[in-house]
Amino acid sequence: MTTAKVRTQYHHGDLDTALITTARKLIKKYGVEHISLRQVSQDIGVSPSAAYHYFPDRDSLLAAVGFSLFEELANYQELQLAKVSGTSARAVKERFRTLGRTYIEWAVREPHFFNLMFSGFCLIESVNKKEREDSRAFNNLTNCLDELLAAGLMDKSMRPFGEFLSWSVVHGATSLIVGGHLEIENYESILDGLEMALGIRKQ
Amino acid sequence: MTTAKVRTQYHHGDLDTALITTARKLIKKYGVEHISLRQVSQDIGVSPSAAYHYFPDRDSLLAAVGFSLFEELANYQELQLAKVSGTSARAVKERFRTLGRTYIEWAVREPHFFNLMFSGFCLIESVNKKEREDSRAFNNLTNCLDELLAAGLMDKSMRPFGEFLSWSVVHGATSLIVGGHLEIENYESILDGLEMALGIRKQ
DNA sequence: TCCCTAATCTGAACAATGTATAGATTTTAT
DNA sequence: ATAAAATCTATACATTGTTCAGATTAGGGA
Repeated sequence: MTTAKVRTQYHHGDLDTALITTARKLIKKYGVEHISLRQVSQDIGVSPSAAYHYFPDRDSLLAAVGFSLFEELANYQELQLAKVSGTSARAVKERFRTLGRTYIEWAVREPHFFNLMFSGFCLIESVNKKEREDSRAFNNLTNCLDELLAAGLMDKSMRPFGEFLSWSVVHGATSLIVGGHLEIENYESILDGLEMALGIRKQ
Repeated sequence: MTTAKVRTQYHHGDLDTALITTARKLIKKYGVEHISLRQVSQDIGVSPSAAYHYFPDRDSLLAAVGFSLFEELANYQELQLAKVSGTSARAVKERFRTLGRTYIEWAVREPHFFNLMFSGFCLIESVNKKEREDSRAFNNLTNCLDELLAAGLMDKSMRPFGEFLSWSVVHGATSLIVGGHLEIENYESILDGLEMALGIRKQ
């Protein structure tokens, strides 16, 4: 299945990143539980042991892929956020929606990625809370809630629950949908409920 | 590590359930990704191939364990619900809390179980929505919301979002906490936020 | 330019895993 | 009691993660 490339030089040159990008490619296709270090090595055209000069074990490679995916998600979110810039009430409210929508869009488009990110691989080394891999997306959420509050577009008394409640709703619904426990048709309605809950009035 | 029992008879007698309970025991201890069919067989004192007369493959055994865990969770929830029976406003509201609390208590006490339940193993055969493995817990939620509404203890306009919003919040927060992305200290506050969101007034 | 050291990769090996298949043992039904 | 069905074992195979000794190459100092 996996097309092994023929390498001409003994030294690969950039095996470090080749391992990550190839692992990413195979995870995307087959899911994290169905790929092996040997597959990745073979796909690159390198011996299985070569990987151990860059990662102590298989799980560390998967973790590295996972961490890069958090970056990708944040990038995607910020890209979509930029499309609804502006200070109008409509724009601010639309940005909040965008945060919820990009989350599930990302997860549904690449469920294997989503599973990897939240499957216990990506927490081993992230001891420092300040440098948590999900902090960028979290900061975007905080900013959006602050904007809503400043513009008088949400219930002030709900502001303290803003981040964790929103994140829990969005992550929970996404996780249940990706896991097959909830139909995706319900997602927009759940976002509606979240906005009502925060006192964000429609229109 | 695993103490292999010495079996005296050629036929085990109840290998079917022995496989499930032993797998359950090992999953509880080591997590689903760190147990093997061979370990389970050896722990029972049976040859590795014996399992294949009852389950087509390893994943099916794990799925069987997972399905039984949904039953266990529902049992635990109903046990705790019974402790706050009654029709007083306080009792009804306390039951809603109980549903959220039992969910995370269960997950935090046995994170390996929680991970198995929501890790893609437990959906292969559950085609029929009516017989979904999580329906019992879901029904308990529906009943509780109906009681809240009937007693005038929640915002009527939020009722349509009740089930999915509550489930998403509770599952999302639990999942993030078990995954290490969120501190457990935030959980009660998130439940507070959910209740405020549904218009369930404190006291 | 030559050589030496460090970096990088290979080859072979090992134990463990999931799974298939043929055959042994026991139960059940007639 | 005997034939058939159910249940379990033994053996085998390919694949996996991982280790380690050694081959190959790159880069820097003489």
